[in-house]
Amino acid sequence: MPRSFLVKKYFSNKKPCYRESHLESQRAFVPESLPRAELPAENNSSPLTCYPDSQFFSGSDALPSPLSPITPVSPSSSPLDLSSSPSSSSSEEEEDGGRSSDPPSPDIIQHVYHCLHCSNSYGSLSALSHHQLSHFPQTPRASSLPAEVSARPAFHCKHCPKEYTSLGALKMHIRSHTLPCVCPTCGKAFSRPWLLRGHIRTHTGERPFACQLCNRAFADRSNLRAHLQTHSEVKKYQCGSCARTFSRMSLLHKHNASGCCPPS
DNA sequence: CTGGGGAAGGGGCCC
DNA sequence: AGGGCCCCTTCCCCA
Repeated sequence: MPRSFLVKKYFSNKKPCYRESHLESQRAFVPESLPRAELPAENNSSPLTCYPDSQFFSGSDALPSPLSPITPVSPSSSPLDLSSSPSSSSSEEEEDGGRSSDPPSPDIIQHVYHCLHCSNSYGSLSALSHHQLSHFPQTPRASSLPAEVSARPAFHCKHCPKEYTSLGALKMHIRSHTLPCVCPTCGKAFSRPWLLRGHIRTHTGERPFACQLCNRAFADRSNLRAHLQTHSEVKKYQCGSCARTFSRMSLLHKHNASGCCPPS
């Protein structure tokens, strides 16, 4: 992901799959009294159920509200598979810090200094510096250490191995773990209000983004943008070898993967 | 198999 | 600093 230069990725973070087929267990919790396809008009005016504070996660034993029937599940069945996170097994930690405007608790925001030569981490720069001398026994003076050894502060996510160079970026990321925005219709939870807003359109059928060329409408602006490419003779994404153009990068990737552009 | 649509995640920017 | 929006990207499903 080219734009995610702020995050240091240590592992292949395949996106969590929220497709319907993966939500069967969650769907089982949806009350029959809650229609999924429609929302009452009065609810449409303010359909968001985003809980930036601890309203529904106020305590370590707090359970999701009746409107948020998604209960914390085992890592293997969670939409956000946190099985790679050592802390994901403790359910009480799922409800703590990370709500949007809450100041992050110290146990969530860890200011950690990493050694670039081993996996050790330290809570202070001085401790790290002291440790790093062990990698260079012949050059104990800090000023003689290689330039890359200079430590940069890292904001660590408690729930996964990601680390960020800014606290704001980390806070934003943590929301993807805490999922404070809950759909009042189906209970599905999202990291940000506008994601929930887009999801609610799947219930209401609202499609505010219309194509001026074919009157087709979309619930998502990006999807409209991708659709507009289909009207274009020359599409945005071009194969470097055969000059074919594609409306989506994913189609170009598929095209390349199918062997049009074999590596020379 | 390919193209297109639907849904969603996430970082950056602006206010 | 935080929220909202923009934009890009990805994955899945279906025709």
